[in-house]
Amino acid sequence: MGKNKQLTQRSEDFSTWYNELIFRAELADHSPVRGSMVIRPWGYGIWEHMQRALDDMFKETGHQNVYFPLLIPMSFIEKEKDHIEGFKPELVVVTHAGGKELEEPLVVRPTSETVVMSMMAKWVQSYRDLPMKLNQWVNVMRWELRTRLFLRTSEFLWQEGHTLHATTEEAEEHTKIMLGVYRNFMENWMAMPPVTGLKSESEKFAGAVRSYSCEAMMQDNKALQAGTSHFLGQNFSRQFDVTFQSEVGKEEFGWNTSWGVSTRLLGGLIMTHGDDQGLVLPPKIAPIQVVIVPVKDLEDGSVLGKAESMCSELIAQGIRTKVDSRDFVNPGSKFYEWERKGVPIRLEIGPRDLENNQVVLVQRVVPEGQPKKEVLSQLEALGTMSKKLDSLQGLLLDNAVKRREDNSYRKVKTITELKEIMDGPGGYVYTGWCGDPAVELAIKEQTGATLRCIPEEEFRSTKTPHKCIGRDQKSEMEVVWAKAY
RNA sequence: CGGGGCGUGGCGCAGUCCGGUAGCGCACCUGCUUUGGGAGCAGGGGGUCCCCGGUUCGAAUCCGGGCGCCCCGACCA
Repeated sequence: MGKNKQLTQRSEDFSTWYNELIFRAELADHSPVRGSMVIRPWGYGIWEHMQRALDDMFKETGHQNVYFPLLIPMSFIEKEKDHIEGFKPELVVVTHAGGKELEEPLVVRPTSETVVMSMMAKWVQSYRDLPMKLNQWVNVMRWELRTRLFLRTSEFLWQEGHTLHATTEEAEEHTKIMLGVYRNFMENWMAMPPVTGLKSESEKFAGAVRSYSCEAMMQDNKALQAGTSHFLGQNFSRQFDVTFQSEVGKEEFGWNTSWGVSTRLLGGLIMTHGDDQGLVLPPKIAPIQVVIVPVKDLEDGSVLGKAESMCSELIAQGIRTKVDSRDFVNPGSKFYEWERKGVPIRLEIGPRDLENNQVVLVQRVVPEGQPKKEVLSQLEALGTMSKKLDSLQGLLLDNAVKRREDNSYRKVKTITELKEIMDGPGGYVYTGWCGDPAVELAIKEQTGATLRCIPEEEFRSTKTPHKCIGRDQKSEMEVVWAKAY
């Protein structure tokens, strides 16, 4: 026994590891429909915690939730030229309903800018109605050629924020505020620190003036675009006639933003923290933060009784705790199962512990060189649990930041060097760029790397590169290259 | 959509070359003994062999055509 119970190791085959982990941790499964997935309770539970945290942040930044319909008239999607060009290949279109062919085909939303704008046009008359800040938690469909669980499925869950502002400055600022919200969430809840920045023209959202993104580095050193925030300018408001009367009585077009994160974040979570044992969950988004495993109960049921009373005390402290009281599963099996599912802390309690008023505490991840198991008094376990969860949360973030920086390269000057890194370990490569899209294309063709973003100031190198990596030209900006999901 | 691999109880596979009435491990069910890192013994249940067609006395196996999944690319959150 044993061998086939283990996951494929990350070093052996990262993709296989990723897929196996999803099945073994019971996060998701393939649905009968090609490219779409069923999110199982454990996976959805994590998503719910992520949703809650994000939704709170959206409310704090003045947004209200709404619901727009799944179906959008084809003519709406076609209104904005770049928008339809970008989305056309991925559209799922409804042509029949009620046994008849529809007069106008309906698109299953790939994103909702168009229908939101069409309604905003009705709702907004005056500058006093602005800003209008809306968000919705919905499913969308994009018929992708190659799908991967969580990373790219034909249907996925996300939130899409849509705002309308009176001035370009305000809209642009809001785009950045939401990028910051995403970054904050990724760092402080998911412990997945992204590099943030501006997308190049060729990589921006179809229909946007400017797109900003969060680029998180996975354990295989590839980048995952984990969230985007777009400044749409008046591209959509002009097409949908979203106008308002300004303070001085002039009719003006509104300025829009839109931004979204999806269940792709779960893929990012797996590839940021997962190890060869399985998933690793940051405490803040773990459906269960502490699992208590009773080991060999006594005749009088006192071991289970103690486990349950400790559980109640932890729950009273606001810690999500569960006793695994299944009597038909061996303790060893339970240990492996909860590790596979990524539960941050496990408490083991048996007759021996009962006698000594102690408990065995096992952390899913510990700082290097520290033992995973420690024995401490029940009182101490209860008293320090909250602190331990916090420090584990911090440890995961520290580890991820370190990994990201350890795999970032800042003194690369030629495409040859870039290619060597891409063919070797991979990672983020910071270089100068003249701004010519032809350089982007050449680098993509030669190295497989794409321009992830023009990083925000704090990510830039202390020594600004002064030459473009691709041409004998002055560098106009520092950019980040990486292979991406 | 191109290249490669694969579809056989829930999962992982053998059997396919060379046609003869489907098997192994894990999981599952029952009972007893166990329980501090994936338990042991005994008994038991479960499969239109991806689908459709063809060849044949007979097809998981041979032939034709579909469909699906995975991996690597190009496209994308």
